[in-house]
Amino acid sequence: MSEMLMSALKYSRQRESIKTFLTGRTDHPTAEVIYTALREDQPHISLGTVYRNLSLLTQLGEIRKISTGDGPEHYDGDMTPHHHFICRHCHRVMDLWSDDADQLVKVASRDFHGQIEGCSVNFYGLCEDCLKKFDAS
Amino acid sequence: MSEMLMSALKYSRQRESIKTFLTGRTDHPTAEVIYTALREDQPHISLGTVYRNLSLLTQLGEIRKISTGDGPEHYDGDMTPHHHFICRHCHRVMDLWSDDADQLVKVASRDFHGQIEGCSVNFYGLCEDCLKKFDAS
DNA sequence: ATTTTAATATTGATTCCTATTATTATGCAA
DNA sequence: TTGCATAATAATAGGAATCAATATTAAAAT
Repeated sequence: MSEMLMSALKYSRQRESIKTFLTGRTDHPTAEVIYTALREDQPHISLGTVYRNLSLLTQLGEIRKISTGDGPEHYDGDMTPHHHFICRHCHRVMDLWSDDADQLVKVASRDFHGQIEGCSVNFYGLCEDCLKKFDAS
Repeated sequence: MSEMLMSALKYSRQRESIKTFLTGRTDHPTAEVIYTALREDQPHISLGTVYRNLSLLTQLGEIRKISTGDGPEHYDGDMTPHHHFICRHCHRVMDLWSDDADQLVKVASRDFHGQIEGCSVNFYGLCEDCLKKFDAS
């Protein structure tokens, strides 16, 4: 998104509440989940508005989109560099803090003749809870 | 996919040709691209068949799905551990060979109480070609 | 006045449904 | 064994349905 578009962006209560909702949680809700939750306080908010503002916030770099590769997109209000773990059983998305995010980009940039601006790292497997369930059965 | 299901899997010419097509290229085509290409030799192959077999092959671990986070899924027939770079301008998906794939999982597993089975690393930015175009203008 | 909203319509990717076809397994005869 | 007919079952084709996401547009808000 260009500077022009950014500065042309007016305040909106809906966008504000989407941002606040996201930064107030550590899970990584989908557009649908956000929509359902916000509707409790703002019964007239529309799903289209949620989608549009999630895109806007992502473009502005205020939130991150997480593609799990299976099902709808998830969103994360925490912009601190970190990775994600996606459970193949319960499909939860969890934070995974490793201090190698910068290092990754640096190493990759060494033998790549383009401009790397960011990276996303997703780990796949079974989360602690699901692992226990599998062990029990 | 379990052994039982695997052994129940009958041969199909369509699945064979999808696999062959994918391993024979170094780009990372979408389902639509694969469908269009295969139809030249097999005019009756259906898009549904392509999708179903791409899912099957992915589950069997014979190919990889690449979620770019923008637009349709891409597929990769090369199972050697490597990363991907996605150009935000031309949307091409390119291989990026770094020898840290195993290391990544090991480091992440240290402070995660679940079972990490794999990871996918996507880099974002401008590819060499697009960078040149931007510099020129 | 211009942007934002809300509601609707539309798009695009993927999955589902089902009658038909292809592949594999079985039985029997040569 | 081999060959062939037939049965059993899985896979396909084609279209319809679904789901996420975007575009449109008239009305509301700033």
